[in-house]
Amino acid sequence: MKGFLNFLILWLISKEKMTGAEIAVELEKRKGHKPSPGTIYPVLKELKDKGLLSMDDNKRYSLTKQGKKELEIGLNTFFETFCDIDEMRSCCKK
Amino acid sequence: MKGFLNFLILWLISKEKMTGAEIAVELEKRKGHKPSPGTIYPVLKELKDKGLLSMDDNKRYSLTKQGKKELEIGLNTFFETFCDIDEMRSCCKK
DNA sequence: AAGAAAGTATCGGAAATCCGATACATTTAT
DNA sequence: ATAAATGTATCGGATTTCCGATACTTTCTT
Repeated sequence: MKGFLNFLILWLISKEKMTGAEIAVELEKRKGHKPSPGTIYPVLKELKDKGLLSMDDNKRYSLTKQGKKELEIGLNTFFETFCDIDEMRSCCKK
Repeated sequence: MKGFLNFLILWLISKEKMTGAEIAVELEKRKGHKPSPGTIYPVLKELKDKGLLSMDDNKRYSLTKQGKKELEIGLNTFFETFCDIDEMRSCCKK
């Protein structure tokens, strides 16, 4: 997995097919900041070129088999990095 | 909060006082990659200059009051960004 | 006490990340 | 059917992030 955004986008798409615009809106909701077109589309292109994403007729992206595999790798390192995530949460919730 | 590494370092230090070297080792354990001196020390300096960290006589860093506040902000956006983290975990565990 | 080893710090530059401008395509509204 | 609005895509460049080299300091070994 390369970047933070790549990982997050893979995760979002794994939950449901999305267009670039939809992804941008969702990222704004979550992070509080909408990525510019110059950010989002190159990332999507990169992921597609790597064979992690495929696009349907309505320009909605979904994960390929390889994309799912890559996401799983990303999830693993994510939870290794944040191995104490429950502690983080309880620390946050007060 | 600025970068990913800054956030992670704040979190680590919040759990226990650490030196730069100790932080580097812990990051290697978690992410599988040890940051170089040229990465870790400038970050620590930046956080110290911003008043988020203080250093004791043994060069161990700990969070200042402001650092704790900043960490809390970071934790909040973290869990907003990964609002479906339980889903991520269950997806990972198979 | 002297040398070796490990830790700390800084610097310049490579690479990654992200943006705003621009152009083009598609959809929506009139 | 035309215009407006929205979405998609690309490009150049600004910024951020990170590294490896180097130098210095501190700690350990003998």
